[in-house]
Amino acid sequence: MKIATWNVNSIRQREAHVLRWIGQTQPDVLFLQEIKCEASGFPALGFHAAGYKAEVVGQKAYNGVAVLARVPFRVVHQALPGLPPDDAQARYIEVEVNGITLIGIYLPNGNSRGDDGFAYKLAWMDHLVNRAQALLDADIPFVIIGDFNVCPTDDDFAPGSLSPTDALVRPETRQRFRRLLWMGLTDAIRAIHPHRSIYTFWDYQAGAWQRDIGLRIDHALLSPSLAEQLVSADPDKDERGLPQPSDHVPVVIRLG
DNA sequence: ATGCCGGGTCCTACCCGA
Repeated sequence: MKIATWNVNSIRQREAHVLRWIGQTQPDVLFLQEIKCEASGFPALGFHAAGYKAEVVGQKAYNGVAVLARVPFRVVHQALPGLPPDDAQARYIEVEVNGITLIGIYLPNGNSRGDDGFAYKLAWMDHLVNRAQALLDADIPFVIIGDFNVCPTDDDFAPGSLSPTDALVRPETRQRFRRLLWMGLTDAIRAIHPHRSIYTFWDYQAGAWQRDIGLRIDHALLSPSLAEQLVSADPDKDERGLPQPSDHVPVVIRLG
């Protein structure tokens, strides 16, 4: 099974990119983040013609996640369990495929709106930890994949490109990411590439792509039994060099 | 130089991203 994630920074701007990419990469399941539209604005017809069924958790202008799949799936959750019911941010989709739970996330950045914004990020991560623990307790194999907005270690961003107070690297953020690892989840990219510097995002500004000033913030975490089946995990770096790219590239994992 | 580009929207000045 081939599972992918891609923060597309507006699906309406990136529809042709995604169509071409799924044609050449043939993922079984692709999670999208920052689609920046409501479900009614999502270009589902084109993806359907390409053999993919879509499920959309949309929001006007900001956030928004979706899943495209060419294998049958069942939608389990359209919001992160534990968040208040009036939370309007579209950042979570959970589906089940063949007894495996697949969770696509767009984790809050945490740099906006001061202390409140950072507290929201940490609370979101706490609920994600709780969801992972519940699935472990139920012995359900699962993948959490998407834009985590976390650089887990100092190897995961270009030297000097982030201040130590940035919400992507702050100790409280990394502590919660480590909690996911310590409960037994495997960081798929790092399991395959333990030492290389690997990025999944390059800012549009200041020639970040040309100077290779990037971040590794898009991740796939695997529960123990799925980690044993991990074959490959790679960002598709070439996408960043194409015309009108997203600032993130796709990440693809293969389970044997 | 935390807003240099590139999305979005109460349509064009301003909010947001990492």
